[in-house]
Amino acid sequence: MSDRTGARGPYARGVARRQEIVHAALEVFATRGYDAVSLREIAAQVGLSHTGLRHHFASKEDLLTAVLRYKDELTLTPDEQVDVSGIAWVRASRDVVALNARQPLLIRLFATLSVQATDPAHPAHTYFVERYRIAREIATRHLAQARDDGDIAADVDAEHCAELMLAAMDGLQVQWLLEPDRVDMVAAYGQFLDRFLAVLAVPLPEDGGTAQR
Amino acid sequence: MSDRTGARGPYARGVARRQEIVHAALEVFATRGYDAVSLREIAAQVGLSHTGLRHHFASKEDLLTAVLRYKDELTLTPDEQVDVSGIAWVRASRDVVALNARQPLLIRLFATLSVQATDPAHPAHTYFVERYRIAREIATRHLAQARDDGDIAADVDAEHCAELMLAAMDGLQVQWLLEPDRVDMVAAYGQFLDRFLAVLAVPLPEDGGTAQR
DNA sequence: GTCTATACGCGGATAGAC
DNA sequence: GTCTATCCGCGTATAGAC
Repeated sequence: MSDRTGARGPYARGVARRQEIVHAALEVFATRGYDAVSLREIAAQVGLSHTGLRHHFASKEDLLTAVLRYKDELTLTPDEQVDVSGIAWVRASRDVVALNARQPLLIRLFATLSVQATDPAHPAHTYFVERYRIAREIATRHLAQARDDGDIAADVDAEHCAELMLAAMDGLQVQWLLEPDRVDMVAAYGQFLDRFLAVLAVPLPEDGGTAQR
Repeated sequence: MSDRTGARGPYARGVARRQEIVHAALEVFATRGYDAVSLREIAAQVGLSHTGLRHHFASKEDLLTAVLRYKDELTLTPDEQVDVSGIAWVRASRDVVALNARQPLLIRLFATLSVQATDPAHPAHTYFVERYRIAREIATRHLAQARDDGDIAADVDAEHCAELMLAAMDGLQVQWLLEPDRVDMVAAYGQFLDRFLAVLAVPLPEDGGTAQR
């Protein structure tokens, strides 16, 4: 088999082109937004025709998916292999929210596509299904560890709590993006962690959660 | 001033046309999705030219906004002026989630637009800002009442909790839409209510939520 | 106010050059 | 495999009929 990824392989030009396109697209998508940029413009910027670009990326969504994947690598590779785990990891998620609060355009890009990719026919569907699945697994693992460490209640459903953590992040993002000055995403998520984890620290009442007086 | 809304007013035809268009659009948007339907098709269905339709609705998003507004009226008018309030209202929100779980296409429609409308230049921006503002106010009011009734802790930030309730709903919707068979939206939200309200029932620990052992 | 014809750039699909 | 020319329906903008 020939070397598809090597710099001097037979398909080296194509690989380089793809990289070039993804770079240009990331730059312009993050700066001006997905809808505001046309494929023809990106193509011209890298010295290609509209159809030439679409040889490498079958659709605009396909290109966007590649851009997001690339962005994922950029953000996850450097560190993120942090040494925190269990309850410490859960608490550290607050920092992720705080970081997101500084990149509204990119966050909107992810949020927009994640909802649209909900359609099974969407080009990025598989990507986002996998992305959330992995995120849930990681969160579930740390929550389970926190439970085993005795940091939260023993009867906690780690999977449901993992879903809720991601849901709180995503949902707060929408409200924050709509009214950045009015909705304090970081504070609300912090309250979620504090209160939610506090209740996690004690077993549920026998009646299943009815408020006490 | 002339009667703009009456059935026999001078602009009655336009009002009737708008209604007709909204009806047709709601039907076809909810059935086949927003992107899959063209304005030309809707126009033809109500006996109008493409441009004729755009006289009544300046853009496709504009029409969608009208459709969603109409859908809001349909769902909110019948009852929903339920007699529950305070903690009972909060618990009843679980039924709303359960209801949503039966209308995936419409939920995706709302979810998609709510994220896109995050852009201040989006035609539906004002609509969604107002929609979430009202939803937060209602939730905040009931949470505050629950607090005053002694059903939840006295130091609860009702506004932040209101944001979290809406966020949990929205965020869970995305994960559920991505993998309906794998993510149990209703169960996860139920757990959110149970655990979150349980912790709300007791004051926060002095250290601000650090897990107890 | 109600409505139409025409033109623009867009994302996408097809056929084919090299 | 890499890339282009051409055509399609789309949402949108403008000029104008009635």
